[in-house]
Amino acid sequence: MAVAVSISPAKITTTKPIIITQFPDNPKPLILEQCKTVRDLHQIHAHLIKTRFISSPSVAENFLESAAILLRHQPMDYAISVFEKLNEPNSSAYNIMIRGLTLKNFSHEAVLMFKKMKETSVEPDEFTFPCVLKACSRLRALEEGKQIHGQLMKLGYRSSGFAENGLIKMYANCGQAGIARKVFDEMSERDIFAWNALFSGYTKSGCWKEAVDLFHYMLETDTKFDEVTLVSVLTACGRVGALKLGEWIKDYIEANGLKRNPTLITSLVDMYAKCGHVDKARSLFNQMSHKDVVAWSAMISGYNQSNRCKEALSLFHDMQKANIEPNEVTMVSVLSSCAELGALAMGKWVHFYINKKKLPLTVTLGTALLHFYAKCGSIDNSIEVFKKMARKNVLSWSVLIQGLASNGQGDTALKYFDLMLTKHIQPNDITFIGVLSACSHSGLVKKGRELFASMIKDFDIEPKIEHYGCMVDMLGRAGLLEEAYQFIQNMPMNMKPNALIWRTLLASCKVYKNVGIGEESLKKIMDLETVHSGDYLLLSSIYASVGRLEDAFRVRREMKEKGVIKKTPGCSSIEVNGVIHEFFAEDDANFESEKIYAATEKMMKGIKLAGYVMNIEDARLEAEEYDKETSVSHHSEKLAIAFGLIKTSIGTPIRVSKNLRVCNDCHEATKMISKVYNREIIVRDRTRFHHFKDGLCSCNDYW
DNA sequence: CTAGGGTTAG
Repeated sequence: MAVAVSISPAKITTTKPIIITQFPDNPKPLILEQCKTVRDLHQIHAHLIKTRFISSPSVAENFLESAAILLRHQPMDYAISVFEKLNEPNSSAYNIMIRGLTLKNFSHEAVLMFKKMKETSVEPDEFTFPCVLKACSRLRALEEGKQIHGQLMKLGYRSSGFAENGLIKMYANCGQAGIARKVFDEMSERDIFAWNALFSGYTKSGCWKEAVDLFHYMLETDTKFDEVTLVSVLTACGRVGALKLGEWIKDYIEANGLKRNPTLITSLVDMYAKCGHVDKARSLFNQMSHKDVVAWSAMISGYNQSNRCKEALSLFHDMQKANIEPNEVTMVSVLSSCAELGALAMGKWVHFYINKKKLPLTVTLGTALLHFYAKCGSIDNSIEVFKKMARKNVLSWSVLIQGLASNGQGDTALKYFDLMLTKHIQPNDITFIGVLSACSHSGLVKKGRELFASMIKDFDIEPKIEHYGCMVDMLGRAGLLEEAYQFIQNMPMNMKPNALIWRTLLASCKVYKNVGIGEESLKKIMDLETVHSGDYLLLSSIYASVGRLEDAFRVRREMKEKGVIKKTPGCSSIEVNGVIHEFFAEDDANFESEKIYAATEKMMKGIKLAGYVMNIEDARLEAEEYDKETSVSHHSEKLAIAFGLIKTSIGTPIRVSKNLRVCNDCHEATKMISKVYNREIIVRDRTRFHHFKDGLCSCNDYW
């Protein structure tokens, strides 16, 4: 059929008039070529109506396809109106609509279209299923997906494999890796897409080990894989620490010339970083010629997860110099590093940037932000962020509760816990770490015991070793050492107390000068693992505090003779003008060390004049030993505070973060410094915050 | 006429 067509140029406002001289049987290529706008489509439509070609099903269908799919960036309104005018649309027409709706992200409407198809008794064909399954996959509509699976089985379109691949993807996206695997296993032939769909399911459901195993199986059976497979497998390798397989893949990539695929190299960077080889990751990252936001984010996250937070922030600065815009994922790692370092100014800038760039405040980003504020002692800002978050999950609540607990607001923490329950958010084991430490830091022993019991009884949460640790900490801090000891003895058979539990008790013994339980705790630590120098030092201080200096020295001698592992060196950091400065006890690596020691001496003299007396026991031990490690006046937080005093203007609060628990002497000294120098001093130690002001501390000397 | 990938909080 050939028809001459001419369209009056007067009606056309687009730059190029459409001249159709011959109307072909299949107008699709023509429409594809000429139709750039809805307006063009209108003209064709008018023509088809005028010539009554629209009544031919094949022409109508082709036209519908043009409206639904070819004009990719137009909304579906027009296609819908065309579709609705069809009398008795067949499955192909429905397929076009479902495909178009899915393509343009109207997944919900696509599923509704499929339902309508069923209601009007139009039988779906083999082309229907992949499209509607894709829509279900996007929506994570597991129920609908299962129904479609049922129909598919009944109709038996199983030959092509397209539908099964769709099913695997759908189940994968709905977090049902197990069902996805079943579909996969039942397929008679599996192409690379089926394999990759299953891998992606494992990735989305966090089934890392399964992914690694599946890839081993692929290798054993000599099954072909591609670069997409390798990306998934490398991600899994990182999560389970499968370095050997990861390196095998790296060699494969090099041997097969795949190094130019940036996504693949990014996965490699991620794999090395997560397996603890950050420097290897960095050298691969450096070799990448095109680094996108994901590559940068992966590397920053690598530093962050390896506890190399200063390098994470420094790389973030490089990223900005390279003019790569960070996204919300980048910011999660950056905030996490800021939190770890106590980099308040830097994190505040990130918060500002998030607002300015209108980055979506996802649950993850919101939680990272409130965690950051809580870790910097700005708990009011945490609460503010929490309230602004449109969506929160159990972790957001738990982080807030933990934050309130460590900032000494145990009562508020428990209030949020109650609020959480009224909102029917199911608490988990992490929530209870927060709740129990709230009780611990605020001395709410009775409440803590109740909650621990309730955790098992009412919430059916199996306490982990960490929860037992919280209880020991709580009882120990409250001076109930005997009860804490009994509590450990009565731990269930399958929950053997670890060294950390006994260290917690040992630390409490130092506070309450309990020699007997202290000695017992050290023995238990020795039975379990290599003793750290810190353990010996604690027992030595306990002896000294009750006047048993001979024993105190004996323990120290033993420590030296045995050549024990050194404890984690004390490290304190302070942010001045956006730069993080780190101090170690007796640190002379710092380029300004002389000035800092002078400032520290001056500061210590200043508080001595005001009546501060150095902790006698510790000072005596020190005087007789000249033990550098324990030199009380050069504890890292004193150096950091002295640095803060000389580097910031009068009246500015000083914020210091340290990696260990603050010692008695530093605590007393800092109280005095806050009074004498009229400064607010906020010290974050390993477990909580101390807000010092006017000679007092927010922890009420209870920590 | 149908189908595929990476980075994320305690």
